[in-house]
Amino acid sequence: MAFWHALLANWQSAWKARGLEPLPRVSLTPPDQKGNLTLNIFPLLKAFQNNPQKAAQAVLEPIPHIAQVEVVRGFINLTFTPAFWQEFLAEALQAPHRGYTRLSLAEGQKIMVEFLSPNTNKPLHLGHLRNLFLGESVCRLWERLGAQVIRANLLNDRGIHICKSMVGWKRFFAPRKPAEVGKKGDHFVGDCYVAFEKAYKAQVDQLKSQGVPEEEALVQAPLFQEAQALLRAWEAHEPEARQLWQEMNSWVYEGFEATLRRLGVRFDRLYYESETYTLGKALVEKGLSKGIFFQAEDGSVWADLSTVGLGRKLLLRRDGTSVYITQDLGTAHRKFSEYPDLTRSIYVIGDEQDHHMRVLKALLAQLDLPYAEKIYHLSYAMVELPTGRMKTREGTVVDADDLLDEMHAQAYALTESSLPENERHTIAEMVAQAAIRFYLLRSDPKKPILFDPAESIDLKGFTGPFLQYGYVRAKRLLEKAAEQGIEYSPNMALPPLQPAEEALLQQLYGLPSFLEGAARGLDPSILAHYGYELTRRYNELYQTLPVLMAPEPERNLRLGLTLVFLEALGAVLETLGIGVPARM
RNA sequence: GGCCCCGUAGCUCAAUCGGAAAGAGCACGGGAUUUCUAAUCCCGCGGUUGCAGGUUCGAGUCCUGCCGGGGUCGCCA
Repeated sequence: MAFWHALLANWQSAWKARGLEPLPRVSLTPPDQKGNLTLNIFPLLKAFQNNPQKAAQAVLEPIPHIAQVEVVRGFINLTFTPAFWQEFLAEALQAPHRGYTRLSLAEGQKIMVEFLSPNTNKPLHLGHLRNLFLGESVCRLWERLGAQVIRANLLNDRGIHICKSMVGWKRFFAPRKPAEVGKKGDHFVGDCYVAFEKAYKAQVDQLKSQGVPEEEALVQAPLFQEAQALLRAWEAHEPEARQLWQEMNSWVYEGFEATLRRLGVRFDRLYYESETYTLGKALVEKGLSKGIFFQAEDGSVWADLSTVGLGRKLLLRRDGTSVYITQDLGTAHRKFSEYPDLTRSIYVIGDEQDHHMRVLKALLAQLDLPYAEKIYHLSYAMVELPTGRMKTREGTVVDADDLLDEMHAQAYALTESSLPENERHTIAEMVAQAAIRFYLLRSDPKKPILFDPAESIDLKGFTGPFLQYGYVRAKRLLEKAAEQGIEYSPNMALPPLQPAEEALLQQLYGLPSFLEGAARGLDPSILAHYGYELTRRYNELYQTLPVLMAPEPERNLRLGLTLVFLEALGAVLETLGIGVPARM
């Protein structure tokens, strides 16, 4: 008996030894067909004069534990023997971490995943949550494959947008502090930013009404002038500017930390743009002296990426200061200096930066840096509202904390009122987070998500709480079994399988291949779909067949199925970052 | 205008290097609870996969053109 990867490895070496090529592809048999696993041998048919039976015979000859075979055109549907399934259940329970819920495919790999990377001038919103959940889940996926993962976060803590918040505070909120107004620090600073933008827009409108063209108005507005002056003061290390900057950022960090603590996310390495924004200059100058980059007449430095279809890219302004990409070059370099043995460096960043990240990679390649090919942009699409994109200025942003609170309230209303108050809140919080996480992870990352605040997030159907509920019920059933002194015995032979039992066994068996697929594709939605289907199959069994009151050996089989189901679903939920209450 | 992503049921999404008769959830209609938690289960309804060609044993998937939505493109981050 072997789990997915070991089983396939055995088969493949047997096929290779017999010269069968190309190798059949193996997948779970679709529900409407009879069988457990399907071998796709279409590509092999030519070698057997288009005779599927002959080809199937050759392919199956070295494979043990087959109870039944159906050959349909280029498909071989095979059904395992009860003895195979008995052994599978026993081993999945005995050592799940050895190839079932944990794999060793990525052992020895060291992967850095940079995600979240927020601006520090406003609180986290729904888009950040998509980034956060995606990043965290990808980390957990690769940890399950055996890799060592470093979670990194680059805080965009300086720049004109930060200065806008600072001016906003000075003009409209000083000397008040978050604690005095009873607000989370990140929300308070966000208010400062919004107040700035509102007043700034009013100034621009006024200038425009006086006949000033918009482009000039945007620059001439006194508030903008003030923000720019503040940025210059900050860059000149003037104490007053630095002190306010530091204090306001500390408010934001407190707020962020509270949200991240609530969501159970921790980073291993924090990068601050205030420390990295001058990095990269040395790299650019080196490239310049080697003739890789060139200097324009006005003194600005450029890269020519037209050979790879990316045009020209500015690297240093004419005053010699860095632009964003310069900082990125420096940070990439720093990452590999700090962790020279990184096998891969993943950036979880929205798809509006596809071009930017392509440029970054191309520049590193031009500089002939060996890690150029190790960086990868995990690009994800935006979360959109029915009205279009979220816009801070228009007040259409769905705030992360608010959303969590709203979902908590919704979930709370569904909890059993006889439970103690604090437990009701614990349950509500877990259900709320499951709902949001699953909702944001169940879609392909590169596809936009449409979020309708009015309808909010479901708690039924294809949702996080559905999986949680399945888990909780199964767990409670086991507790009942324990109370009654019923134990699973791995040595008891299996009875003939009911359809619901066989369907569940089959899905359970597929777990390792889905873990691998989701990790390699950097796509947790694959696992979300797997987990939903798994739970659906367990629910069907639970609903239609008795477990504890069934006679032996049926009871033993269903107990074993329940145990392995919990093992598998537990792994799925953990990987998606979803916790489970004791009851719900 | 150039480049990139997306277009599948009324809505939100699946479909594993191209593989079986394109599947789920929501919504809608019907049914199931003396039985391990009904946040559940079962049945029904619902499709010219944006359009037109091409490649092949086979195309939602690959290629070409077009239509529609979004993003992005030398001194913002």
